[in-house]
This record gives sequence, structure tokens and C-alpha cells, in this order.
Amino acid sequence: MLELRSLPNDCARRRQESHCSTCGARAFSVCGGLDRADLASLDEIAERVALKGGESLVGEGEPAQHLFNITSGSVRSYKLLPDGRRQITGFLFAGDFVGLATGEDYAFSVEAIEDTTLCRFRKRDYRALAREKPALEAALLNRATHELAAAQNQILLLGRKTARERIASFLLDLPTLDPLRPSQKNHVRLPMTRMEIADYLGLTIETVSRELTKLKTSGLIRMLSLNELKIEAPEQLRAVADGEV
Amino acid sequence: MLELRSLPNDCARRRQESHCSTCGARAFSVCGGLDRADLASLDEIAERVALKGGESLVGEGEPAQHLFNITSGSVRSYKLLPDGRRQITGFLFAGDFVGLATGEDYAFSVEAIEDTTLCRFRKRDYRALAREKPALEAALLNRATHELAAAQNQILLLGRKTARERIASFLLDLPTLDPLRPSQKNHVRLPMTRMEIADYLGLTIETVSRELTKLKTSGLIRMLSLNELKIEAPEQLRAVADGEV
DNA sequence: CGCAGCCTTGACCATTATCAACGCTGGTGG
DNA sequence: CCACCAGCGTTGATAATGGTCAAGGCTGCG
Repeated sequence: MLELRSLPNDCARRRQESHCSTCGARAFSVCGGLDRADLASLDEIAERVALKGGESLVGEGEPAQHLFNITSGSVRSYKLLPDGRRQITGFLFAGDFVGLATGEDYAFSVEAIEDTTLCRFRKRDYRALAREKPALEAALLNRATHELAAAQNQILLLGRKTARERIASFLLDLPTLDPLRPSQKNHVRLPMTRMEIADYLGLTIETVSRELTKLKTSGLIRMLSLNELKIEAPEQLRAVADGEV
Repeated sequence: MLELRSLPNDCARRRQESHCSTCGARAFSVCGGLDRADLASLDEIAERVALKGGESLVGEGEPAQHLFNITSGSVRSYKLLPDGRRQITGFLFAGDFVGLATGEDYAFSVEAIEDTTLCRFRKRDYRALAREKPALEAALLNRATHELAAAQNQILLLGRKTARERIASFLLDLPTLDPLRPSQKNHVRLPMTRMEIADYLGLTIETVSRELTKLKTSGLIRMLSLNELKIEAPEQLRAVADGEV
């Protein structure tokens, strides 16, 4: 049941559910270099998993036996401090891998934000397969490399940007991640709560709310609803995000 | 001229200079799975690079043609905002790779902290070789995976930890990275300036200095010199680092 | 000896967190 | 159908953490 589907870059893919092997196709087609045979092999070692919004996929500290690829929906990956402070390390969408950054145990927890389906691979199986089909390993490396670059951007954001700059960066970056992004230019969907945004940006919900209000009153953005907005002045917002005052 | 050297886990390796292929051996032996033939092939495509302290290796925005492996010394990897704010994304030591987190262009700059030698590989060459010898790709993936986990810890630190907690975490983590770490238990070398520590932890030099002083007066650490200290109460320091107040 | 560079300490300030109240919205049950 | 409630978001007042500005100390080198 394999099909190599092209990746339409518009809203046509909205709400589209891919079956498992297609998920592989979608994920890997981004990295390139995988053929039908590779995907067929992947299909054989994959199990499907379905989560309702809010359900947990992996927990920090559990043995890291699986690697996941998201076929639909979205998840949040986060770490906790003992007193409950939470840092969301990433929002992941269809096509993304879960479980790349692990040694023996998962060093983070993952929960579904909305209803989500995934493919699950036993790492052992995946590794065995990758020995035969180097393209699988290359695809994973490619992905890990991109995640690493993204992580470094987040480190810059958290270490050196002001609240205002963080919000601006977030609004500009989010659409590039979200496969369900609105088709209209400069429209941004916020599928997560203010709490989640705050925990992703190292801020509080109050600060997120206040900075959004300020961007609104200064005319850089306009709220269409609580969870959707339009960027009215993309260049100015970019300047804010980059700290060019 | 290849030798697979074991990795002594004590200070015997201090100041030891490895030639290029050995560098490969050191780096990859951590990941496991490389044999002499692999290392010989690596040796053939590697060039040696030597830097004096403070010299630049790569600059943000330059085309990312090379991958480096450090054979001796240490470097800092950082990103800048237009107004000069700097975020150091990592300190890298002998055995570490430079250039994993790149797409087309380098998304960071790298400078030598002290005199440093490296092996340089053209990415093209490395990739070509990796197609023949999958263990090379696997080693790189393994490394990228660990860096990703480290990056997520740094994201937690920058997003949710207080200045005190950041300093404590730093003092505890540094020895696990530094191949030149002192042999005595709980002794920590600080090969970088306060400025560099500040730019790594998302703080100012004044705050770094003050928090070190507080840890000192509360008896958790003792300065042996400006650049070396002893952790007097490791469990308590760990508790501080983890936010267990 | 004197200077430069780095570090420390102090006084003050700003950004963001905390605490609190209120508003909006959507769902449920009378 | 409406009223109530819960959950989320906004706004305001106040507080605290960490930043900024400034002065002075230490160390190593010429």
C-alpha cells in the first residue's frame, strides 16, 4: 500500500490523513533519496498509533525504545523541573520525527496537542533496516541536522531576545512549521494555548498576552480570532524579531 | 599512520595531541562501530587546520562546505544579533564535530578559545565516503543525536532556570565536556572568561560574578584561582541546578 | 612601576514575573 | 432557551530578578 505523493505546498493538504507508509513518504521525501523499495521496507516495520488531544506519547526518563513519525495532527515535546516549571522544546507536526534526540532514555515528554496519528518504529528494527538501506540513515541524519539548527535558533531566542522579539520570531517561524497553515499569505494559525506559547518562549502567559496586545495596537498584527491572526507588516515584524529595534 | 587508541578517562590524556586519523579514532570510538579501514579512508580525505586562540574558523552565513573534527584545544560556537548581543551555543572540545547543524550555509560562527587543531573534511567527500561506509553516517547521526539532547537541556536552562540555577548547572556539566578536566574529583577548570560564560548562559558578566560569589559564600564551591574551583557540596549544587530549592 | 584587561562589588533601574480581578466563550443542565 | 460555570485570556498593580552604569581591585606583563 505504498504511494509516493508529491508534497503540495498549499492548503490542499489541509486535514489530509496519510496512511503509514505515505507518512514515511512525506517525511522522507523532504530529505530526498528514498525510493519505493525503502518505503516498502519501512512500512513493514511500522505500527500505527493514534492519540486523542492531551494524551501522552512518551514520558521523560522512560527507556527510549521507539522512534515515531507523525502522520497527522501535532504534538508538543517538553521538559519539566521538579517544581513544575515547564519548558516546551518543540512543536512537531505531520512529517516530523519524535525521538531523535535520545540516548538510552527519553530526555523529554511528548503529548498530543490535538488528535494525532503516528507511525511507530522499534529503534532496533529501524537501525537494522538502516544498515541495509543507508538512505534511511541519511534521511534521519538530515532531519537531525535541521532540528539541531532549529534548536540553536531557539537557544539564541531564549538566551538573548526580549519578550517582544520572542513573540515576533514565533509568529514568523510558526507558519514554516505548520503543515496546516492557512493558505492566505501572512495569516498565522495558533493551534496552541497562550500557556503553551509561554512555555515554549520562556515567558508567562501574561507577558505573551501583553506583547501580543502591543503588537496589535502598534499595527504590526491583527487578530482575526483568538487562534488566528494576520501579519500586517511582515518586514517590520521581521525587524522586531531580529532585534533591529 | 593509524592507531585506534583507547580513551583514557583520566587526566593522562591532558595536553595530548592526536594526529588527524587518531582524531577520527577518538571521535568515533565514542560512537563505536568504526574499524581501521574506515579510519584509513577518513584519513585520506582530511586536511589539518591549526588556529591560534581567538582566530575564526567559520562565519555565520558563509557557505557550509566543510565539516570539522577537533583534535586538540577548544572552540566556541555562537550566533549574533544585529545590535551585537551574542549567544554562545556551545563550547566544543577535542573529539567534537563542528558543522553538524548546517544546511546550505553555516548558521553560526566558530572561533578558537585557545590554540586549536582540527581535521577538515569537505562535506561532499565525507558524504561520498559515507555512502560506501555506512558506519561513518551512523557515527555522525549518533553524534548529532547527542548534540540535540544537549541543546534541549540548554533550552530548558535558558527558558526556565534562574541565574543561580544556570551557574550551578554549568559548573556541574562543564567537566563532562572538557577532555582536559582536572583529575581531582569535583575540581572544575573554567578555560573561558566570565564574558563567555555569560554569553553561554544568557546572563551578564556581573550576574555571573555575583552568583559565583554567592555560591562561594554559601559554601557550595571554593575558588582555587580565577579559573579553577572545587565543588564542596556536589549534592547540594545538583539540587540547586535542578531547581529543588 | 604603571598600565591594560578582566573581575568584583555597589547603587540604581527596567523588564518581566507575580498576584489579583475581570471578561469572554462554549458547554451543560435546569 | 437561558443561566451558570469552567477554562482561557486580558488587564492592572506591585514586586523581584537580573541588567545597566559606575567605581575600584587584582594580576600579569612590558
